[in-house]
Amino acid sequence: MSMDAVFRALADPTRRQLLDSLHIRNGQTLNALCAEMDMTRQAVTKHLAILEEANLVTTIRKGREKEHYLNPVPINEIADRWIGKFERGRLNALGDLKKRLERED
Amino acid sequence: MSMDAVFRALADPTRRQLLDSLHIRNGQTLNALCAEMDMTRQAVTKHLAILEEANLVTTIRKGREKEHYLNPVPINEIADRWIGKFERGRLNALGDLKKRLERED
DNA sequence: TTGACATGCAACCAAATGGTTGCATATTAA
DNA sequence: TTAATATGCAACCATTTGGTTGCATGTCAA
Repeated sequence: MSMDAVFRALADPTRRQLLDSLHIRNGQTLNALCAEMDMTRQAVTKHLAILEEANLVTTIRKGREKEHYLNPVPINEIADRWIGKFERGRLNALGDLKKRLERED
Repeated sequence: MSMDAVFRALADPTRRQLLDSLHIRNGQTLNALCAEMDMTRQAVTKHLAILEEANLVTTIRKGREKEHYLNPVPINEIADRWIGKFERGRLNALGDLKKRLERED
C-alpha cells in the first residue's frame, strides 16, 4: 500500500480505463473487462495485477470466474496526503465554507 | 496539457521530490535542485523536462541561470476531473457542507 | 465423462525509461 | 581577455514496461 505503487499504477491509460470501467460497473469478471480492451487477455491480466498490487482493485474468486472490485481508498489517500499540498483555490474554497459554518454554529 | 502527461510525470518518485522541493522553495535554479538529488545534473534535467512537458513546472532563463517554478494547475485539474469521480467520503463531506450553507442562505 | 470455457503461468520481444559520460555553448567575474 | 560557472546536447547503456504467443489448470454443463 505504498503511495509510489499507486502513482505508478495510475500512470498508464489502460489501467485508468480499467478503473473507470469498474467505477461504472463494479465486480466485473476478467473476461468482461477484457471485452472492452483492445489487447489480449494476458495483457489485461498484467494491468489488473499492477492495480491489485497498488490495492486499487480487489478480487474475489467465484467458481471459475474472478470478480474485480474497485477500492477508492488509495486514491483518496493520494488526494488527501499529497495532492492537497499543491491545491490552492480548492482548499481555500473549502476553508471559506468551514469558516462560514463556524460562524453559523 | 494532456492529463496522461501529468499522470506519467507524477509516476516517478524523483519528479515528485522535485515538485516537493519547488513547493518548499519556488524559483530554484537547476543547480540548486541538483544539489538535493543524488544523481547527475543531466538526469535531473531530463526529469525537469518531463515536468515541463506536463506543464507542472515553468522555467525562466535569468542570465546563465534557469529558474524553475511550480505550476499547481494540472494537479488541481486531475483532482477535480479525475480523482473526484472516485472519492466517497471527502466529496460527501463537502456536499454536506454545501447543503448546510444552502439552508443557511 | 468430456468438451467448452475462464483463468493462470512462463518465455519471449520491442520500445520506453532512467541513468550515465563526454563535450559544447553561453554568461559572469576576476 | 580569460577562467570559472551554469546550462544544453547527444550518444550510449541496463532495466523496466507493455505487449505477445503457447500451453497448463480448474470448473461448469451437456
